[in-house]
Amino acid sequence: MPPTSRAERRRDIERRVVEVGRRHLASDGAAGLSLRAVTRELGMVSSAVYRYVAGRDELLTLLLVDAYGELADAVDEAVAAAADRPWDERVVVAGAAFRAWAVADPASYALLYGSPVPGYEAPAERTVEPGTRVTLTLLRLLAEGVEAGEVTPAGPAPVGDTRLLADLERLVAETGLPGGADVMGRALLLWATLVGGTSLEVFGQYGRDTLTAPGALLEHQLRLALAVLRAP
Amino acid sequence: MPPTSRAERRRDIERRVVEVGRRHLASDGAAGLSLRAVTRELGMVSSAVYRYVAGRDELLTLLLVDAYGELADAVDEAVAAAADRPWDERVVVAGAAFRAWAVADPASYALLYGSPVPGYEAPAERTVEPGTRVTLTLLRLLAEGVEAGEVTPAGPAPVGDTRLLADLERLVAETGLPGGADVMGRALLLWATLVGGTSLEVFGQYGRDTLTAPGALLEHQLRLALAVLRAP
DNA sequence: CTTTGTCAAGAGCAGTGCTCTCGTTCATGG
DNA sequence: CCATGAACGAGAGCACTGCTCTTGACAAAG
Repeated sequence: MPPTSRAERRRDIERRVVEVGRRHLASDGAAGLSLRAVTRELGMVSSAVYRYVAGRDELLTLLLVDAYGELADAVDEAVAAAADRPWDERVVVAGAAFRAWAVADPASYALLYGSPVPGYEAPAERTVEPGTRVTLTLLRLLAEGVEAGEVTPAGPAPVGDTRLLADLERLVAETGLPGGADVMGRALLLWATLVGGTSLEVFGQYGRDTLTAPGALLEHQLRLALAVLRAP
Repeated sequence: MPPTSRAERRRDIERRVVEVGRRHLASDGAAGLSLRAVTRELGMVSSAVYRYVAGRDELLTLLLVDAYGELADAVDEAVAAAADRPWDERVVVAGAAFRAWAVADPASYALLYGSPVPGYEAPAERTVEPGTRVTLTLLRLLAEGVEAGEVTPAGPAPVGDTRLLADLERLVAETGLPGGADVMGRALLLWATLVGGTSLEVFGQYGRDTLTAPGALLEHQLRLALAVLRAP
């Protein structure tokens, strides 16, 4: 009996493919991720990797799911570590963790919230659930704010469009957010602010040397968006 | 004397390279843009295109500058067409035009505000100026609001971090925005909301069928951000 | 008219994703 | 316990990419 069974070896190699792939993704970006290069580093010939991964797209999907999970873990961990602080400060903590993860691994962040890789469609059944974990965490924090009476039922700008109202009400029903469509509209402001501010920084749109404290800027933007949730 | 001189032919081909490149970019995305495919469509052999374009990166730069210009033109045009409306509604008009351009040409939008193409660094001297046109337009509208006394000097969340305060004050000095660092901080909320909301929609992060009126959502988000600029 | 420089074409290099075949090795069912 | 079938790694090969270099034809300028 060999020390490592066939099934064990297979699992081990599958794990290493993803691990090397993640390192290459971090250094070369999604478009530069080469299946051949990953295979070379594993000491195999180029065709052998197809025994473990259906193709480049599947490796990208694995890395995508991985990244969603890591990001959500980082956010949830930060929120849990601040459990004694009020809901709105925990939203800022969550956003700061979101940004910190993105800054630490820009290529993975780009895979999640940047331009979709052309010709590659993430399979919904494997990516939707891990992709919504962060938003669920944020919504849970907002729910605390609603139940504490600190989130106003109506914000400073009414939801005018009737179709938008229907969209928001459907989202409220789907997510179980306590509070109406107006609260959901302001929650989406928070979400857009978080993703927008992070993307602007990580993708270099603020300019090279214009900001010395980008983290503080994002927190400020989040506090402003939170003020809208507390304002009449 | 031939009907078309050598210089004329050259300019014509240079123009057509960019034109075909833009079409390929729109259909295949930045990563799928193939210089060989463009050259084929022009009826030339693959190596001939290097007489007109230094390489793939330069074609991407040309398309990038082009896209920045088109986007800024679309925004400026929409703002000019609403010259009779108040400054804050013109901000919404500008944002809606921004989004409409992005939805109409997602690949170009991704080139501007999505993940940076790995290994490709946009040459600053050719991209910074066209890239800041949209932000300058928005800042001009905000300046109107400040001078009309409708933008409050201090918003609902103070700028706490001192380094952030210095960053914002430098930006105020560089852009000549009437109003202090606090106004600039809220202006960056607006900018992050616009880019974030547009990216979330264009990059498919809202989910496939969750929104029937995405344009209305972005306008709502912008109105909420504008409320922060008018709020104490 | 001659020289100079531009041009398109072609061959070629190194790299990519992916497919197929071919012996070998392992696991398991008779 | 051993034979059969599945899994495996290696290699060759196809079509594609960006890019370089050389070659011969042509136009523009002296």
